[in-house]
Amino acid sequence: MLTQSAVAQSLQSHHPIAITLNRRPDTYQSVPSAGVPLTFGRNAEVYAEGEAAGYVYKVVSGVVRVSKLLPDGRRQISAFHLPGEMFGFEADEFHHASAEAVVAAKVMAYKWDGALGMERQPASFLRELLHLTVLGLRHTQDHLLLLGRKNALERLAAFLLEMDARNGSKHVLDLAMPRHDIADYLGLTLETVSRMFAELKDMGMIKLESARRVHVLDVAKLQAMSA
Amino acid sequence: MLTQSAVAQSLQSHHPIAITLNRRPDTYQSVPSAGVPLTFGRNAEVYAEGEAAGYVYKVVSGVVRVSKLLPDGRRQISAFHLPGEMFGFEADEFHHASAEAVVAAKVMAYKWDGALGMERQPASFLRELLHLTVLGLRHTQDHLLLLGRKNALERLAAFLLEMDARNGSKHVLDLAMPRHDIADYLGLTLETVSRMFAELKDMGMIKLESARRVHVLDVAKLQAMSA
DNA sequence: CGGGATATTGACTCTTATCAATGCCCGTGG
DNA sequence: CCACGGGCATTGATAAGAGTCAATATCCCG
Repeated sequence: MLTQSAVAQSLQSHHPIAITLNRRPDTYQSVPSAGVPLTFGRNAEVYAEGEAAGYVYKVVSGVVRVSKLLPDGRRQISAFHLPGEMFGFEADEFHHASAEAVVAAKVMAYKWDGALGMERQPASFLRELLHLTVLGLRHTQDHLLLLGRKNALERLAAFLLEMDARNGSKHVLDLAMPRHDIADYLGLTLETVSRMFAELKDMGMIKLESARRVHVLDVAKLQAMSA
Repeated sequence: MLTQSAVAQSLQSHHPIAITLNRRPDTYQSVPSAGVPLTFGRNAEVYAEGEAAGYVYKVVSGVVRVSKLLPDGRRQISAFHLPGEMFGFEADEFHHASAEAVVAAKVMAYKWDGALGMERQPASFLRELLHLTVLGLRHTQDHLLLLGRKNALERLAAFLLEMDARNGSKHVLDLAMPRHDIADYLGLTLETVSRMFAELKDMGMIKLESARRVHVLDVAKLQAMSA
C-alpha cells in the first residue's frame, strides 16, 4: 500500500504531466484549477486510507471503487464511480477511505487544499460541491438501508437496477467489477453473490451472457424484489 | 404518518411561534435566517420521507433519529442527532428520509429553500454546510463498514464507544433510545442487541446499572473488539 | 401498588458464511 | 492453432451466527 499519493508520484517522479487546458467540456465548470490527468491500471491505487488529501478527482473513463478496510482485511466498498463522477472530498486533510481503479481508468485530479483551499473557492463551486456531497450522502443512506435490512436476493436485485440506471437503462450491463467487488459492495460473500445471480436467472429476471454481461429481462419484477 | 411538515403545522395552525432573536450563542453563526423553535414529544415526527423539504434543523435538546423504511416496515436508522447537531439537508426539494424525536426534543428550524435558497447563501454558510455534510458522509461510510462487515458484538461495542465519545467520554452513558432503535441503527434485532449487552457485561467490559444506563469499564478492550 | 411498555432469556429455525471441489474463460506460448 | 495455466466463477456440503417465536422479568409512570 502506497503512502504517497498517486498525484504526488506523478508530479514528482514519473512521466511528464500534460496539463490539458483544452480538453472536452467539463460537467463541473466551476472546478477552479486546471486538472492533472492520471492513468491507473486495473487495481491500481488512486489514494489510500490515512493518506494526505490534496486533491479531488473526477473519473474520465473506467471505474473507481472507494472502500474501507478492517484490520483483519474485511472490506466494505461504499461506492463505484463511473465516468463524470467526482470523488475524494474530505472534511479534513486526510483520506478516510481508499480508492482504486476497478479496471484501467483515466482520472482528473484537481488541487484541493482541504479546509484551507475551501476558503478561496468561489461560491458557485461550493454550491456545486455541496450538491454533489448531499447526493453522495443520499446514496450512502440508501446503501445503509440495503446493508442493514435487505436480504441477499434483494441486495443483488438493487445492485443490478442501480447499475442499469446509471448506464442509461439499456437493460444490458457490462459489469466492470468481479464478483468479489460486488460482494464487498453488498456486504455478502462472492459465493452468495454467485448463488443470487443463479437464482435471478432461474426466476427469469436476468440472462447471463457471461459472468460480466447481464441482460435485465424484467425491470418491474426486479424493482418489486429489491424492496 | 403526517404529510405536512411539523414546521408548516406550527406556522399555520398550532401555538404562536416565538421567534427568539436573542437566544444562546449559536454554534453555527452563519445560519442566515432566524430560526423557529419547535418542540417534539417522544416519537413525534419532525419530517417524513417524501415530504417537501423547506427547512434545515438543529437539535437544541433531546435526541432525533433519522431513518428510512422499506414498504414492509423494515427500518434502518442512519443517525442519532444530539444537541448542537444539524440535520435535514437535501439535494432536492424533498426529504428522502424521515426524522423523529427519540425522546422529547427541542429543535430549531431554519428556512432553506433547497437549491433555490442555496443561491442566496453567503459563501461562509456554504462552506460550513459543506463541511458538516462531508462529516456526515464520513460517518455514514463508517457505518456502511459496520453494517456490511461487522458481527453483532463488534457492532454493539462500536455503538457504545460512539455514544460515549459523543457524550464527552465520561464512560457513563444514559442511552436515550430503546433497544429497538439501537437494533435498527445497527442492523440487528432487539433480541440480539440484548444478548450482546449481556455478553459485553459477562466479559466485564460494561456494567448495566439499568437497561439505559451503561458504564463503560474497559474502553481499550471495547475498541479492540469493535474493529 | 399496579399495569403497560420495555427488556431479557430460551429453544429452535433459517439465511448466509465457510470450506472445498470443479468448471469456465481468456490470454499466452509452444 | 491448440494446449496449458491462472484467475474468476459456479456449485455443493456443512457450520455458524443471527433471526424468530415465545415465555417471563423488570422498570417506570401514573
